[in-house]
Amino acid sequence: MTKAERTRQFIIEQSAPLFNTKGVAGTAMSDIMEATKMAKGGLYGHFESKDELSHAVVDYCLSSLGEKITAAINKGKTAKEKLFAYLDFISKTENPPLQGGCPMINFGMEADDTSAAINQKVKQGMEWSVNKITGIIIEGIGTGEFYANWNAKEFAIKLFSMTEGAIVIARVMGNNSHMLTVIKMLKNEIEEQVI
Amino acid sequence: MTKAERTRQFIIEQSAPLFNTKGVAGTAMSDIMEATKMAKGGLYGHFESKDELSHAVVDYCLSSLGEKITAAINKGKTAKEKLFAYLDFISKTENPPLQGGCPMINFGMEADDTSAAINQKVKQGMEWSVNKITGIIIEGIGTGEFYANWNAKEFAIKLFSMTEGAIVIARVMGNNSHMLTVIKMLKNEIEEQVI
DNA sequence: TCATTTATCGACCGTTCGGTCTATTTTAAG
DNA sequence: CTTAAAATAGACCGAACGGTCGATAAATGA
Repeated sequence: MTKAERTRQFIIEQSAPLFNTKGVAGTAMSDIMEATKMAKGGLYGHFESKDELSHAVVDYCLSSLGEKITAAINKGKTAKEKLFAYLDFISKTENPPLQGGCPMINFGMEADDTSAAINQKVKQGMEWSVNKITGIIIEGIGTGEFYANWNAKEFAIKLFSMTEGAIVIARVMGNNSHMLTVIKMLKNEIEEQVI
Repeated sequence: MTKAERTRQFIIEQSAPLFNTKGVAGTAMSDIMEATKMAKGGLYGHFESKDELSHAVVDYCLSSLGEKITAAINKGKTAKEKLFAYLDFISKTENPPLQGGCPMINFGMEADDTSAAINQKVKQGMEWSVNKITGIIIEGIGTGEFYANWNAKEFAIKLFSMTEGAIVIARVMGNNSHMLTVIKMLKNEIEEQVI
């Protein structure tokens, strides 16, 4: 890893919480100068525009999120444990793994009519998530852990939309009491499908 | 209604789709000048700042949304019909009643760390929505339409978080296929509680 | 060590932002 | 019709924005 590559990565990592909290448009290059202690010319030596930097940050946030979700899921042994692990990971609205909260929601809501490139990245992230959950359920059905007639795709959509909605609500309300209720209900529904 | 009041209302109504689509920070006073065909001085004669205008717009969007939801719900006669009417209203992601989509999500996501005043308004809007749904269910239980042991508050939270999540997903994905799946599942769950 | 490439700095640029203010026009009451 | 009040226009302001570029400093390979 050359010095340039290391510096580029450093800038991305320092910028990520800013973009994820204040949004792409809401984050000024001066904010990034402050966070990185670098001058403007130094930054533009690694990214030819704020747009390019924001795309790199979104990529970093989404892949980082994906890795953390995968790591959390893999701690579960059974399919049920994996689904529970996913839910427990999502419910951590305080001390989130990435400052600013779920990057799919943050970037997704801002980008849907400002940046087709970012919108596309988030879209893929959402599809990945739903497929990940669907895969766990199908796996559980395959091993005989869940009832075979459970509609995996539909429940995955239910789980994903409920948790994403709960994240939005928790952000607005300033507390995660509704999030905890949602998690509890989803865990109950999963439990009902365990043979 | 004086001319000043009419003009003020006109500005709010012309600004609402802009703020709701592009966000508060993303909408420039020049955009509003263009939409209203008014000069800057004319606008600032009715609002002392962009902030004040944005607050008025949020109030307008939220109360307008509340009225439309109430109107939709009131077309249903039974509690089940009312819940279905709410879901059908929400599922209209194309040709939404307000350009830009659900204002609670739009303003809520932007305001949570930029404007405490707007955040508070959206918070009240969300509480109103959950209470409205809860009320319909309790009403249905009272009339013997639903099973008495149905947990009204919990299902209201489930319904609200699922639909809000589905709205976010639909926006990012660019289609409402997941939204339709969510609506179908919720209607099934409601149907199961009908005696 | 030295030369050459690479990385960084920070002054500077044009544009756009929210907001102000005075002159002018429009409204509405007597 | 007259006139005082209300509403509007648009030039103007300072600040902040994203971005550029030549001078300077640091790293790197021979």
